[in-house]
Amino acid sequence: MEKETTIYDIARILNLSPATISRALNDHPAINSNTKILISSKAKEMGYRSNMFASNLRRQRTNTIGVIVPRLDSSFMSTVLSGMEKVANEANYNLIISQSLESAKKEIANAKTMFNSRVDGLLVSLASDTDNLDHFGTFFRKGLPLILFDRVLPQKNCTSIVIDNLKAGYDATAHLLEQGCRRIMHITGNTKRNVYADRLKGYKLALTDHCLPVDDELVRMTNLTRQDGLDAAAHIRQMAAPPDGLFVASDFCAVSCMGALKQSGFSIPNDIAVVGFNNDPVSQVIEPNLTTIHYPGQEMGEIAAQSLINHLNGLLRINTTNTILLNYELIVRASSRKV
Amino acid sequence: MEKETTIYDIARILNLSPATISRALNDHPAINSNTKILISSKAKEMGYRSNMFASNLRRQRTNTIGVIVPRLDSSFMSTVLSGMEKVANEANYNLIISQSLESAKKEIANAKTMFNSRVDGLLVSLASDTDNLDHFGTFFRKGLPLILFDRVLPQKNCTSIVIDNLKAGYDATAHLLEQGCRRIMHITGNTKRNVYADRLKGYKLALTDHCLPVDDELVRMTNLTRQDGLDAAAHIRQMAAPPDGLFVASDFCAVSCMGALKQSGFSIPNDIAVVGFNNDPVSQVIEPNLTTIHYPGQEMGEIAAQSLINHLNGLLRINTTNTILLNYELIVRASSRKV
DNA sequence: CAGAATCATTCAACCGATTGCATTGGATAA
DNA sequence: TTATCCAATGCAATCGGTTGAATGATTCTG
Repeated sequence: MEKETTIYDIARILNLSPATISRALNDHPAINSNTKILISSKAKEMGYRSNMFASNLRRQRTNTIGVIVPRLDSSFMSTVLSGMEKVANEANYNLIISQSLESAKKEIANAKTMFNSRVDGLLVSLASDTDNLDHFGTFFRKGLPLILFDRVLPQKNCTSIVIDNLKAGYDATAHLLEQGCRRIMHITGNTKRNVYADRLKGYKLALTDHCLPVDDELVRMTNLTRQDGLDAAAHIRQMAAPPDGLFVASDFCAVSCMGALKQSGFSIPNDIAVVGFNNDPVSQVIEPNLTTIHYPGQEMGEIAAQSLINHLNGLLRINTTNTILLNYELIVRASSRKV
Repeated sequence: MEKETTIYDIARILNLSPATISRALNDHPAINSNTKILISSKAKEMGYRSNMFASNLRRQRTNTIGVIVPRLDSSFMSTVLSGMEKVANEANYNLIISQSLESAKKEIANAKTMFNSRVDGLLVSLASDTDNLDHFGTFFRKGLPLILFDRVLPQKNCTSIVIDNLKAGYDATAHLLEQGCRRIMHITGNTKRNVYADRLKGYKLALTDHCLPVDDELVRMTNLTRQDGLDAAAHIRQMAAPPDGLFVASDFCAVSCMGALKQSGFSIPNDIAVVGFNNDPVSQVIEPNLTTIHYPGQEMGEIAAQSLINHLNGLLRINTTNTILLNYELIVRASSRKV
């Protein structure tokens, strides 16, 4: 166990005061630039590393950002996290990541843990059954910034980063209509969540715009799991008039549904054309490849982290910016392309 | 911005000294149990939360564990992390997670960041092209514990947590042989990594044990990406004598290969029986469902974290334990079951 | 050349919890 | 009654970096 070098060691050797060392290493304007060079080279030579704890204790901030996501094991979320990590890293922030596993209860516990870890701010994508933001009340009261991304809830003084899910849902549905579909089923998630509620609205709007009726029997609320996909397929099989188009709010669920449909003898896209959402890698594994909506996870993560950090550094007040909209893209593949 | 309650505030109100408050909250034996009850209830009432930074500064430890993994976006890794998070949480440790993206270079940078964040210990699964553990030298020199899991490299005074990949590779291959396969191809990853090298050894051993030759033309080293799966399928299509069995060291790659094979007219499992590895969710999406090796990610994460924490608490010296072997399971599904 | 302004550096008080050692007061032993 | 002991608590230094105010040195201004 070697001993750590402190600013006191450097001060002693250079015959300067610890205050000067500290200021020099933080590039404080009051320090002569030659002194700075001298100090920083000596620091490097001695293998000095700043003690975050002393620093955090004094400055009353942690340089740590908390992240709460529904789950880690989706390719979308991991690209988001990757973007956050990149930005945080460059800005010298740490990330503490936890997952709510789609449970509001666990999300509440996570929020509490984050609070006790004294994160400087929070980046959150909500669990599917979260109704309100009361569990973040401690953060609001202490003036700690909170940014919501992807799965958001309207909240004063709180930035949201999302795509236009309504428009994306509209585009997906309109695409199916253009392929000639006239009876389009929509499988979605918990409509407490904006992402699902808005996609559903878009779906309905597209139908209405094309002078088609909205049939509630064709809208299924599920948890978008593998099993939900199988159940949906089972249901379709026994329908008197099965749909000729299917818009599913998640690729993973779409894919399991497609598998079961194929097995029941449906031809895709000819009998049923399918569109998913999220551009999950499985969409390129399934045969036929799945048409889907792609949106930039990496970028969403980067922007979320950067906004929070800018706010923390006083460069941007997030309560003025309220919603940041990112672009998305409809990727047409074989599952919906009728020849 | 409310002010934080400190032990001084509690001390003042209860007319006790901060030292007593500190000891009581840490359940120190010298404090009267009634006093403890009094103090802890007052602390709760006042919304006290311990300042980790003051505590860490004084105790010279961070209660933080660093985790470096190749990538976050695999279902296996996220179950591992989930296990780690659970254990760490219960033991009052924080986790800092970073990904090497399979690059030794980024792994080196991550190790440095972890070191500067003063983690108390490190849990690592190696990038595919890491040759040595030199970048963890700073940790060894400072006596900071390091535990390797899943993708490991032999190292003195360093615990590894793995499954018996050789035996698993053997079992997968033997299963294909039992189904009647006689010409089994193996698609694997970078054999710098124990996981792939051992599975390959197991594959070869199974062939030898069944009096079959090991044909190097039937072993493909790849990066196990989607594209590698497609390439493998393209290669198989043009082989004079295509294999009748396929053992792929990763489900994701196996699945993309299967898709392409099916498209080329191969029937699975009749023409080619396929076995994957890892029990990724996609293995149950693909048709036919993929036979695979399942191993307990959650448990691996829990054991890794628990071992490290025990070591940090002086309950277990990890340099004495050297390798922990976990069980795995062959899950037989339709992709390899010949009728 | 006095006085002001500017620059570079130091002083010393923090931040909040921990901990070795000292102290207190009451019970027990001699 | 006094010495001894023990349980319970307090004192004060410490961890290492930050920062407002003070100091000293140098240059500028009229």
